[in-house]
Amino acid sequence: MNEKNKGDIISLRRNQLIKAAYNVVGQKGYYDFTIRDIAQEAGMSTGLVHYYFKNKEDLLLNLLKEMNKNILSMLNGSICKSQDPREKLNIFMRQAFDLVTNEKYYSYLVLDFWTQVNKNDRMKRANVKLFKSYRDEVAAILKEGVAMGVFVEMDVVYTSAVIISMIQGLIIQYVIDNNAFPYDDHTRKLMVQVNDSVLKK
Amino acid sequence: MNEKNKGDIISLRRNQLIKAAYNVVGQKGYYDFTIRDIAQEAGMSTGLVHYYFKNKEDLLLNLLKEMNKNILSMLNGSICKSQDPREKLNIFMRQAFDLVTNEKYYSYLVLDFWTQVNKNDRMKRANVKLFKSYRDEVAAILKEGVAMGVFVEMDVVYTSAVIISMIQGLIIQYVIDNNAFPYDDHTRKLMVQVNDSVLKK
Amino acid sequence: MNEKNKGDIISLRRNQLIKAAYNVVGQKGYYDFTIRDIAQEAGMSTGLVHYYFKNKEDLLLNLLKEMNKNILSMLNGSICKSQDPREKLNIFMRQAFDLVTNEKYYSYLVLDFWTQVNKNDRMKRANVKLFKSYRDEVAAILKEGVAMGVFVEMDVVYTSAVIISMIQGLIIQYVIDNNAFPYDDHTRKLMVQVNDSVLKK
Amino acid sequence: MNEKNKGDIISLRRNQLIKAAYNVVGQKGYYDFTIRDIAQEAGMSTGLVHYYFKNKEDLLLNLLKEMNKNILSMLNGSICKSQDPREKLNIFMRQAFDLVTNEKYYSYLVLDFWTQVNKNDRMKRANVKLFKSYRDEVAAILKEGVAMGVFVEMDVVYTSAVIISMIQGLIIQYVIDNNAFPYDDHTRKLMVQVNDSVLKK
DNA sequence: CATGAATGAGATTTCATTCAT
DNA sequence: GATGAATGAAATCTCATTCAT
Repeated sequence: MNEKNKGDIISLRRNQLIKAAYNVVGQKGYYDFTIRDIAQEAGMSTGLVHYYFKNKEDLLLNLLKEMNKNILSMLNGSICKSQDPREKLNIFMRQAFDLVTNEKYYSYLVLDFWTQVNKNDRMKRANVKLFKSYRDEVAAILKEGVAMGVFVEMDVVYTSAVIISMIQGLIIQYVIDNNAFPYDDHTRKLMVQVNDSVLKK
Repeated sequence: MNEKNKGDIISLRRNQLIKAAYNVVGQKGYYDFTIRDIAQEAGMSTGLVHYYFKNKEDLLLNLLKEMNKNILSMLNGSICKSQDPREKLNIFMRQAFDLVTNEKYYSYLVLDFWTQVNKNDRMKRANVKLFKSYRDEVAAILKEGVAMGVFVEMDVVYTSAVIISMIQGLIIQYVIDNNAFPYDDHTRKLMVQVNDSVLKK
Repeated sequence: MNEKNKGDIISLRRNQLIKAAYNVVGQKGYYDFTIRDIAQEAGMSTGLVHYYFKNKEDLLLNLLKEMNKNILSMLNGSICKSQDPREKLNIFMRQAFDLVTNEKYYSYLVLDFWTQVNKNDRMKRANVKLFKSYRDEVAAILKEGVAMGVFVEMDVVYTSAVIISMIQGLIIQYVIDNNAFPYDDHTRKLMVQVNDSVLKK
Repeated sequence: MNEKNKGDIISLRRNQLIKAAYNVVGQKGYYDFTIRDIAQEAGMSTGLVHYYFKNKEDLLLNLLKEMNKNILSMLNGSICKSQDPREKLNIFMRQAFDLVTNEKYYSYLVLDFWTQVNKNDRMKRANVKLFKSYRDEVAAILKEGVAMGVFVEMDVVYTSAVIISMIQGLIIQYVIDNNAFPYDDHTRKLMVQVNDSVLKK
């Protein structure tokens, strides 16, 4: 086995374990899962989990970072396809709303990780960073739109925080209670409302 | 000791334990606390906790219910003081934003309880009920304002969901990261924005 | 159960566990025993061991302290029976030599604890303290004898260190190899030699 | 690669591993080290350790044997340089005392190995053999001195055992507690005392 | 010869829950 | 009602040893 393959097995196993952790933690919850669960899900021995991750916390932190990496690259990938900030903003919102319905465990995991911010400093930093990325992403779109003259003048910092709030807040209500309101209808209305408030008439 | 006194001591002990649970869980987190922590905080023996609550989950569920009861009575109490729906709406928002800064553990506990909705059916119902109460409270205010002709015509169901979203979303961002943005400034701006969007000109 | 009995059960259990640890560690060695071994020897559950001692190290440290307490009170008790420093010195040596043959595990445990001095600070301090007690005990006897004019003038600090060396050194050779030399004969000769060297002719 | 080279690499690797074991065990202690520690110290893979040594115990036994071999050859080497038993005795004592201060880990390892005599028969034999070598070495010197008329008549078996005791006993007290007494001063005094007791006036 | 991924047994430790007093 | 000693299941983590490559 050559050097390249050696590095591959490590990445492979770590990714397998992170993937397994995603499924297991998503199903069982942040504290109700065991290392053994992960190992079984990944088809490995329990010892191997500790061979690739220092401990439970280390695995969880890597799971969070992986999730953040994926979500950001997903958002970026979609948004880059367009040149129009108006379109970008809508793509951003649509992606966020769709993620909840498409990725079963994602929202539950995000909630689980939020609860760690006052328990674990590294978890806190990862969460802080992700939220900042969201706001920065939206702020960049808004700035671009203002510069291009398609968005009205506005307090970009505040507006991006509020747009994230509306998206996140609506998602949480839906995650807590799928029957709280017609999700598709409300998300569409929200997008219209946001467009109305930033678009220059 | 007569029947009445018996009931009193039961209520007293349960309330003491719920209060202790609030402090302990708020500090240590949903899964990092022990029954012994609760007992010590309440100045009782561990055995007594199980005398007054069937098990750990039962105590936690009662804590959630108690918190919900308190938050609703607090909101109701403040809002009832006013007859004007415009004022009521502002009181509601102000109360929500102030709660976060005044009650240290409250937000963390709320986050913890959210993570239980897909693990525990009774927890889910309590959370669902609370969010519904929020929306209903706002919806009632909006309806009243529309009926009185001080608010513009609107989709009340949607609008109340969005107002709750904006409040909740802003709070979460602040809880995750105290330095994300100027909290007082943004909450004030948000209240102005909400007023602008519902008030008849 | 009254207050006194409550305190008694704690002391009782801790003593039972220390006694069990003495037997188990003496037989199996410092690192080859398990908490489960101790629990079984004491006829308790493994959980109870951790109820009475914080962890394995804590139990071991208490065992060492208990052993030190016992050995010192034994030496003191015997020596106090005599007024004559010449007799005291012989009692001290006889006690030390007899301990090895009478208390099966004692010497092995002492060796085990010695190996901890560069691993564990609290263990080191307990060992240091014990050796100091030995030397101080002998030094006090020597000083008394010199003052009374029955012992020759001498460097008391050095002489007590060397007397402890001879006793300890002989014991070790015997513990390592029971057949190294005739133990009873050599210990008697050593006592004669020590007497010769300190007694005024 | 021919047979001779094969044997060379085997000896080389085994020696590298024994050397590594000496350092690692000296630092971490008899039971707190891992095979991986040894491998890393030796710059090899863990698997290779088991290729050259049957198991952990086998490696440790070989370490003890190697240490014994070295110590004996060191003592012999130095002593052979002299023809005078009076000088030989002093060289022996000086070597023993210096070893402790020069070879940091040596004494700790010796203590560790002592604790194995009642756990492991092969370890016991190696320890027994080493102590016997010490006594025999001293006994041979004493006999020679007596035969040459420079030492007084004596019970050689007893005297050699006691000389070893005094050396070993002083060393242990110093190893347990570096500040117990002035080591250099006491070792010098001890050598004077031993000379006084064996030299013919 | 050499590697290091993989195993799996076993150790420590925690803690909800029970129950005799 | 109240206590807290006792249980025992279960979790995390370690590591000697094996073995495919």
